[in-house]
Amino acid sequence: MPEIQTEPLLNSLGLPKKPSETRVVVAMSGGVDSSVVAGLLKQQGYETIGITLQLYNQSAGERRVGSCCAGQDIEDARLCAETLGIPYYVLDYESRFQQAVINPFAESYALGETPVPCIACNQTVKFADLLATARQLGADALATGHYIRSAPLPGRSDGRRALYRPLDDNRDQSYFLFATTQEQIDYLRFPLGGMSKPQVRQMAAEMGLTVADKHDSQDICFVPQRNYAEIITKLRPEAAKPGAIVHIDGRILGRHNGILHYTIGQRRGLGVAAGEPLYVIALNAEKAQVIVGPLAALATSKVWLRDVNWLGDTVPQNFPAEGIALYAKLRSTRPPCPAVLHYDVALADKGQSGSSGFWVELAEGESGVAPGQACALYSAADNAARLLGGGFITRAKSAPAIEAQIARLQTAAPLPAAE
RNA sequence: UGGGGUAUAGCCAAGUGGUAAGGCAUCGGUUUUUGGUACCGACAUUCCCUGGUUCGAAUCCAGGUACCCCAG
Repeated sequence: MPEIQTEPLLNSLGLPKKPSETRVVVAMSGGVDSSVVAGLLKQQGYETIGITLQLYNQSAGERRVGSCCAGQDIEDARLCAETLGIPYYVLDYESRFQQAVINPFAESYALGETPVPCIACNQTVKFADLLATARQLGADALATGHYIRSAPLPGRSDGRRALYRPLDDNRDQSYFLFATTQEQIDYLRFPLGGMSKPQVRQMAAEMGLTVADKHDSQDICFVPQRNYAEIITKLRPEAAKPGAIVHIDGRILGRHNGILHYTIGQRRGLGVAAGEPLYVIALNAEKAQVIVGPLAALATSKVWLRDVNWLGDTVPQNFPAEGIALYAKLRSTRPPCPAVLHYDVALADKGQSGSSGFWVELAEGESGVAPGQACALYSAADNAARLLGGGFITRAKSAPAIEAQIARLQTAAPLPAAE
């Protein structure tokens, strides 16, 4: 357990200033968490500025459960700022959000991958654009309502910080923050990392915030009614091209209305009965094929990564030959599992896009891992774990027999019944 | 149209006189800022049709219909 201590000369944010002389920008989404962050900092005497980025256009009058950063949420945030007595601004980031998050989201589905837009949003809009804006405003830090802990790196007094899983590991959001760079980490603060959700809600109530009982955000914030198919179809019509549902053994079992409706590991919605449950094993964007098979075909214990953000102390070039033992999280709601991270400089950037030279061996294996999803890396399995970065999954290795079957389908001539 | 076989939910299927298993699919719900998984719940007043036997029929009997296989 790393010591998360505050040195006497530093304020609660780890900065060598009195709170009253420290300016902090709070990214306010309109939800409970970020509103409480603003309230906490204000209470502690910081010069607190609330900012909401308007990320997309919510049709008038629409009040969706689980949304953020648009429409009613902005009104909620504004009201909270007013209650707290802090300056508050709304910045229009719609076109930027469209370009940095929504378009790549659709692109990813068109390629047969399954994106994590929340990571893209953190990476670009929140921690790049908003962070720059905070700096321009002369802020000493940018605070958000993420459940993750930030603390000075042990033995360092140069302001370098590290991220750790939160105290409440049921709320752990570190998976969505693996791509946060060292420079961003040093500037960011996450005051909720040591708190539980019930605590936060209670504080919101004590602060008199109207959002104290507001529903947690969930699903993809910019997609109404989980209907992401509509958005993707508009941007990438080819992802909605009908095609065949093919069993890994080669049988054609049915038709589908576009690969955008499927992700690897998915069971429901296939509409084909085969005696045993069938899962999506692979997607072939080129042939618009959804390849299905039994649960066993989903097993994997090795994933390749791209766009790796490595936050560990050993530079990848100096990794030992046997790799680095650590812990990996392949989904946001699972605890980190033992794994070994490998790096081979010879495999990095050989002109093959996406080849970063990193791969992860999973000691316990995983099931249903889709390209485009994230692999976050940690120093330990418990909630004291330091976040060591991570990457986006380009491919998960299946059992050799399954790989061979899939390869056969990819190269096979179009089957007559496919059309 | 000679012989044989089969008809039970969208698909597969158990049930051979005692009041319609199960699986898959589908639908609904739960589920921690992604997708998915998982879990919970619902799902044939009725067994191809008609008539008969019986206290009681998906089960027995008769006739009809449909499909499948074998055959010169």
